[in-house]
Amino acid sequence: MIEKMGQSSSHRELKKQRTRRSIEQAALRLFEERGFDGTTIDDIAAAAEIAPRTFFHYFPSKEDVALADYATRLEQIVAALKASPDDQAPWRALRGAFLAVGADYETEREHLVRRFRIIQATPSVAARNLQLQTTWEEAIAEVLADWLGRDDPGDVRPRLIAGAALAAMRASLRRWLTNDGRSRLPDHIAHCFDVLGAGLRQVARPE
Amino acid sequence: MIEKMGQSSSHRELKKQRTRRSIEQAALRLFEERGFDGTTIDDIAAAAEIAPRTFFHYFPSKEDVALADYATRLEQIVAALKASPDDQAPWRALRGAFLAVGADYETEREHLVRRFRIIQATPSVAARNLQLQTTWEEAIAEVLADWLGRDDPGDVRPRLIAGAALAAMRASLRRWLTNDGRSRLPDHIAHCFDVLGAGLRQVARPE
DNA sequence: CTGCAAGTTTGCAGTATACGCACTAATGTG
DNA sequence: CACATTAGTGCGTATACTGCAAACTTGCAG
Repeated sequence: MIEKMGQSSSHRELKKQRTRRSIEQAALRLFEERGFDGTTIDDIAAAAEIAPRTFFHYFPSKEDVALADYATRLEQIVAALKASPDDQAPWRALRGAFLAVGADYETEREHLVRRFRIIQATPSVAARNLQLQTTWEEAIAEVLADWLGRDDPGDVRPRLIAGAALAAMRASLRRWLTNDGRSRLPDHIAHCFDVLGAGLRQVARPE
Repeated sequence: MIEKMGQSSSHRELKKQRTRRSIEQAALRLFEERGFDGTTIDDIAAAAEIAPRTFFHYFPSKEDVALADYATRLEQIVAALKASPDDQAPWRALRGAFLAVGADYETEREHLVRRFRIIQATPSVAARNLQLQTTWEEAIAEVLADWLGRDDPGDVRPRLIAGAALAAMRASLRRWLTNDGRSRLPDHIAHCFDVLGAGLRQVARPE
């Protein structure tokens, strides 16, 4: 009985997930009402009807509540990457994977806009956000290293390209969210990836 | 007498600078000895011979001591950018500015390697580091917006390109520092900028 | 060289995050 | 039903950081 990690009896697990959601929703609501810094763990605990101590069984920090569900996104990207055809060019594969995520994002525009506001308004959350993106970069760079060959461990390209892809995603997201998600996110993503794909040398100042 | 910010009487100012250095050096030494988390503000204050409260007159957080002098670097880059010839392509100008910074970095390899170790080992410092890089990105994007035209406020290119440049810098720095700075940093930077300049479409898997 | 104004350092009290630990309660299992 | 596991709780504590006011230092004008 060493196995069975994650969900023990599916009933317990369900309750846990419900509590988790409850904390998350209570927290987000309070963050919007009083701001991130104006909300204490105690406030969240009270609103979610749990003991303050319990909060930390679900989230390692207050910042992480505002940024929940990032890990799953990562899995989505990496999965999409690994599923891409073997003969596809790396940048093309990345473009496809991020486009898929972008399409997915549009389905929960509402949620993302709210979170974006919190990130914008609170440096500590922004910092944690970037830190999580580093995790993505790491994972993507791993996949790229597989593709580009691991003979040279000093090859900068995996990290460079992963970093560029995330920069494209960030720029697209920002563009999308600054007008509350009224434009088409996948269009932005495609555009950003294409600019980087064609080469930054080509970007010129207007005459 | 509204002016004269920065240095009041040059003697006061000198003392302040000395205290600042003292704190910085004491802190870095302790961070290496006991690790970042294993060092308290009280420890640093004791080692620097100041009161704990005084620490916060010099640095807003413990993380910032480990990352001192980042603001000045930023000014160096932005200055180099603005000094670049008007007819130079944006990416070329960025390449030049970052190469200059890279050359500068090599002169204090020692210092940077130590700091890099702390960043690597301590998530909170890594987070703050990224946050500061966002400041750079912002400033660089501003300059790019000037160059590319401000007619379309929704133009993603300034942020995209600034983000790409910083990704190039990060990848180069990482490559350089993971072997303790024994390779040539400017070479890495030039290479990364050239890859992005030529276009990521061109990067192919080995057959 | 004296006294005043401005700036710097300090101590103290307070708030909030986060963790370790032990204890209780719930719950699924044999 | 007894038992093992694990969620949830309460308590104590370490630490970062802030506000405030008192003490001290320094530069300067008279």
